[in-house]
Amino acid sequence: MQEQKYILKNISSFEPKHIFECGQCFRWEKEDDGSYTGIVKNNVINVKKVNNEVIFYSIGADNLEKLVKEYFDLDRNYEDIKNTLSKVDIYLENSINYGNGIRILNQDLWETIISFIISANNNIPRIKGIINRLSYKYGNKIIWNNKEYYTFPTVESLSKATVEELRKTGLGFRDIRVYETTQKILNKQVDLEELHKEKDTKKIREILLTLSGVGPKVADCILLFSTLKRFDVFPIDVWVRRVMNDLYIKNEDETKVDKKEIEKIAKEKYGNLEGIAQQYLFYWKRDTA
DNA sequence: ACCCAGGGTCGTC
DNA sequence: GACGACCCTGGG
Repeated sequence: MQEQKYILKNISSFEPKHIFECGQCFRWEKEDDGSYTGIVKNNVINVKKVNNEVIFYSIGADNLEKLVKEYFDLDRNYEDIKNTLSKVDIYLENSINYGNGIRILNQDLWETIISFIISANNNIPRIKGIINRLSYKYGNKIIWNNKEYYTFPTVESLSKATVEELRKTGLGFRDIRVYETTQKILNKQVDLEELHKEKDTKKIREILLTLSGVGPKVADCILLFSTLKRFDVFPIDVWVRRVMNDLYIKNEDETKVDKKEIEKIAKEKYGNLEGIAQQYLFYWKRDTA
């Protein structure tokens, strides 16, 4: 494996901090020099923004330029999206200014499913730890600059882990969910290839909901953050509930706000861009909390 | 030491 | 449709 380098010039809407710390991914770590290093498929990538250039280095199987283009959603015009959404109201405009460099990644569907099953009633540092331990135990090692990295386990590899072994990685009560979902995908009771061919978002959502550990919130995250890439979903977690209540609903007790009410407001205000609107709001609210 | 919350889901009523 | 239980861990 040979190191590759790729430079992206004059790119707008690309801020590593915003992209990697907006809660959509769990496998990127900040380096001392301000760059970020992460594992994407069978590659390790380092990303650094210097002035108007984004510099990528990688080691791994895939062509770096092609990988970057796909993974970072470079074919989409985020300036257009931001212009449209900024006109909705001052709240969204402010949150977009705050997270102006966000891009929604095209992450591997299988990895996204497992990662967000793990995310249930969990916090981001612990989610990252669990995924790292799963990768260490069931993924492949890549050595780069004298450091060890581990790829996310394949379906086949993870399917060999028992529930007890999964529990040891710190999954807690999610062990059985990860186990069952892995088996179901291995047997192709849920066929991920077929899922990509389906056009109707609601239909894909229904299929995802048959997986153990996948409820409405996790299904929406999978639809939004994976290669399925749907923006007509609105994942509602504690932070989104909080920000939507603070901005629009103003209920004394945010935990009592009806999800249906939030969904209605989101659809009315943000339309078919509600998914990405959610991400600007989430990042702003969580980062300034 | 203790308590709380965290990108929710599941089983039960 | 509402309600509590659920592993675990970092931070107050």
